[in-house]
Amino acid sequence: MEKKIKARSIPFSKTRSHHASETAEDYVEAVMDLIKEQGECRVMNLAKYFNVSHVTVSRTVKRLQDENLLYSQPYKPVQLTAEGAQLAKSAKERHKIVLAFLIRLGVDKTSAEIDSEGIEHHVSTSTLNAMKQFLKS
Amino acid sequence: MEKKIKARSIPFSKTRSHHASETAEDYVEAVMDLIKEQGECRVMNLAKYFNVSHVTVSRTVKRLQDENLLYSQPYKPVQLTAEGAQLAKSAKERHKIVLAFLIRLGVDKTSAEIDSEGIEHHVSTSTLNAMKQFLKS
DNA sequence: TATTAAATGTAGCAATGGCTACGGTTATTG
DNA sequence: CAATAACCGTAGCCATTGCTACATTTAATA
Repeated sequence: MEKKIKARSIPFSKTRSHHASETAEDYVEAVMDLIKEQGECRVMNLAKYFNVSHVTVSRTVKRLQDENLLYSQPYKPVQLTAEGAQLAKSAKERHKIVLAFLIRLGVDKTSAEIDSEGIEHHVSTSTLNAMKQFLKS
Repeated sequence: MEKKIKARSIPFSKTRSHHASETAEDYVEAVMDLIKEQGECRVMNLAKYFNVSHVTVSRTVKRLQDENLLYSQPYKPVQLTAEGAQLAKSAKERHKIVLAFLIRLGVDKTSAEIDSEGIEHHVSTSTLNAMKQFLKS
């Protein structure tokens, strides 16, 4: 009579570490954007961008520096490492596709911008390809 | 010369609390599923479902009980409150739409199931409506 | 240049979500 | 019914991401 329980290990695998990866992608993407828009990226820029305190940013930047994604010295701008730039590039690419896809689907620009920020971290290659295909049609 | 930084307060608003809400939705949805499939929902069922230890489940159930979404007594099954059942119902509805949408888009079933779990928490009413519209066409 | 303002860092607290280890309850079964 | 297994709770650890308060460094300006 015992029924098996399907483990959702893949979709839910280790929520905490997954969230940390999302943060990493958000940060490198933001750093790339801010450098492009402002010439450099300061801790305060990121704090305003994410609407959090500079303390939160400072600590996260330190973590991402340990992970070889960002580089910074005390009181200096935040920079991308080669690895960070690579991650930012692919995250940005995925983000752009999701955003374009939502708009093409008929979602208003504001909602599309908000939703794409959240959705981009949960889009597999398979789904991304389907979105690309839809955009081509 | 100073350029304004667009605050991404809406998409990124308070990541931590947003994650807590996602967890709440995942849990009530899982409890509803497991009750339907097994007759009752035990802590161990949720642990297997989410692939985490029973300790993590136990603590989260306690939190959601404080938030009036779940109800349970020591060593007893986990139940949904009226509020929890309502949240589960709407989460499940959204989930079903996102899943159907992805499949309709051409995503393989496995990827669609995985991605829909993550995407469902980031879909606004506007995007959900666009998905519904697409499914009707 | 001296003062003030802005930016950044550090200390330390809370909430959330992982874990192991251990102990108590409940159910199963020999 | 006694022993074992399964389930569940508690204690206590860590990591991540929020915060305020305070110290320090850098930049702007009087």
